[in-house]
Amino acid sequence: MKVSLKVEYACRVLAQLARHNGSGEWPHIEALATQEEIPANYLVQILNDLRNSGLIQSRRGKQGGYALARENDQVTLCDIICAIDGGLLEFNTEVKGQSGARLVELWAQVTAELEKMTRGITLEDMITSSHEGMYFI
Amino acid sequence: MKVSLKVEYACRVLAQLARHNGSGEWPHIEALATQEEIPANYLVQILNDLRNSGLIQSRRGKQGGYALARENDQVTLCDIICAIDGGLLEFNTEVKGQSGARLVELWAQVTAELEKMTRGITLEDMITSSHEGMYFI
DNA sequence: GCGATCTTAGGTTTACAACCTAAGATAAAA
DNA sequence: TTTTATCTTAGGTTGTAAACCTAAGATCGC
Repeated sequence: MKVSLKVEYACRVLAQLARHNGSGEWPHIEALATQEEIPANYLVQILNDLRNSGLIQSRRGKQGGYALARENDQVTLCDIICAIDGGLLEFNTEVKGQSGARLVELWAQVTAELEKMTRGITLEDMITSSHEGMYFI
Repeated sequence: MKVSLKVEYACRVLAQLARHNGSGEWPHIEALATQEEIPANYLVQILNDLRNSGLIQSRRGKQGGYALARENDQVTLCDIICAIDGGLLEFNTEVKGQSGARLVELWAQVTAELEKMTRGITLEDMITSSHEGMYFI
């Protein structure tokens, strides 16, 4: 049960775009790859997935680049994982063995609870220091 | 973010052992493999992991077999995943890029919430029909 | 038209999931 | 004590997918 590096990269690059959100700047791949230390050739694929899922917009040609398609707090961890993996949780759906049927139900239940949880984490949380909201520095 | 077939098999075979729990029977591999439709050669490895993690006991020789080491409601989904995968959630822990540090914190938070959730699901839930606890059949 | 960007379609490499094989260790039963 | 049924352990295999790279094309501002 692991979070792929691809999802990690997607979160990082989206956090970076969230920082530029509203500024009118459209960072290009090389800049994003450098700032978040992501292999540029791999980042291409990731940004493509994110665009196809409607999380980001892109502009070609000179002055081209990428920008978020929504407000920072409207992009959730659930959205990101689904954009990259095609779904939140992958599990066996074949009903096999005496316990197979019950397990498929339980996986669905786990997925539902996981969705609730990951919908509570947004890009805003990813660009906010963990000390924010506390009473000391 | 997927649940491996190995974890699915582990849950099924443990559910099977939970059904025999307290009966004094020690089902052997072939029986377990047949009842839960798991490749016997693969099941060997899984049962080994479960024994090394203290979730089950084994007996060699004639009349040998496997049995749960705890009560049904004392074996949680969290226990099972940890026994098989070595941990609940695997994620990148390298702090890289401008957003790396914050993400590592968030993954830890997700893990904690996931642990809380999976500790609420036990073998008892895996051998109980989904209609139990309802007021109709 | 030129050059900077995104777009798309491939290829590579390494690791791991999901198995199988086979020789040993143990313990009950004959 | 020999046999036989089980678990134990250490390896091997095979296919797929993650994590990259390469390179030719499509846009668009200048």
